Amino acid sequence: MDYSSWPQVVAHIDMDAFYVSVELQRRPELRGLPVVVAGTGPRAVVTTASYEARKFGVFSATPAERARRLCPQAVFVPPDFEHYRERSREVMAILHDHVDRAEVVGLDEAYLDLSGLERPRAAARRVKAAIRETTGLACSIGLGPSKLVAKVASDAEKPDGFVELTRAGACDRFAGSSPGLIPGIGPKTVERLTSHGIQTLGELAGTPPSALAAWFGHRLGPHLARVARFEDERTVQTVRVAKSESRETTFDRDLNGVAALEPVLEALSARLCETLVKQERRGRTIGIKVRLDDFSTHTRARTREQPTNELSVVHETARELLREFDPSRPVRLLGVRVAGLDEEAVPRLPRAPAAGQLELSL
DNA sequence: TCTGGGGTCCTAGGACCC
DNA sequence: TCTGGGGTCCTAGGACCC
Repeated sequence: MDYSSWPQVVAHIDMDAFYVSVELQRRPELRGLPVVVAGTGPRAVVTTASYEARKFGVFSATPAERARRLCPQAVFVPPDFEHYRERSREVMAILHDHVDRAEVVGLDEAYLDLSGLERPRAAARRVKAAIRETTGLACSIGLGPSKLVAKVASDAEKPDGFVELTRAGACDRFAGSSPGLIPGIGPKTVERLTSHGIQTLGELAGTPPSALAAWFGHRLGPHLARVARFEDERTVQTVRVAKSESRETTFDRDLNGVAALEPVLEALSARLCETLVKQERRGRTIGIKVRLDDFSTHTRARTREQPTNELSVVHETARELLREFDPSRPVRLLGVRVAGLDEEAVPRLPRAPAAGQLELSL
């Protein structure tokens, strides 16, 4: 492969059925069986299903109740996110050992910037082998000239895949696939595309951008035209700063009335502020989220003069918003959010001005 | 078969200021 | 007094991702 024509060389690492694979290491006797990581409540959904369970139609976000019916012989394991976070840190540490520039996306994914390396494919192969040797976990890797190509390539031959594609190679390979293959094109957009007679990425790529702009607007239209050709200029971002933090809960049974919700609101506020205080982060906008029994979701927010992470302020504001909203129907979910978090997550180190710069900075 | 929890980004409308 | 446009901030909803 001649990488000199690539604007950048990006690898996308995607851990295979991460939560299930981690659980199988703790319970090796379950290997080869359909295993489902899912909560236990009546409204729980599947977090991850093993490949054996997926054969029965059980996937992420399948309601657990339905998963039980589809695959009664499956072993159901409750999620242990603390443990998954710990194992994720091991994986990400390996990535950082191998490359300078990595962008971690969630617990089980990352992009690597391999631009400028002599042999990027060999480097990606080494990362895959190191993850396997050190953690015993399998991943799939995609290699391409952009994040988009790398991401789609990593998905193409899961599990344990390794796929390298050029931009044109990706266009060819996925021309007959659904546009839903592209991250960012979800069910709603797929449906809208179908209504215009577009069922494949090849058809999307062949649609005049003017038509797409007319149907989807001046931003989504051109975006669709670009991604259909696997054009993507985004670069690997090594630091991501969180802009909001929230806590929410879905009730096993709907709650009626503000009085029943207020204790929950206080508990959620307390959990949220505990984290914010620990991390010394503060936000100006406090919001609530209310999902009613008809699954309609409503948000209310209030922005304050000063950023805060104080429980009394967050809780009082959230309570005001809830009382003003005064849900008229049974409530299935309640959430609290603090947004507009200050940029600096870590306390700034006092930095001495370089010699001779003191006067200039005035 | 009624659909988790934690996020991001986009859109659209209104307030307000210049 | 009326009109217009642009920019920013805020709110609410929605699509989407892991």
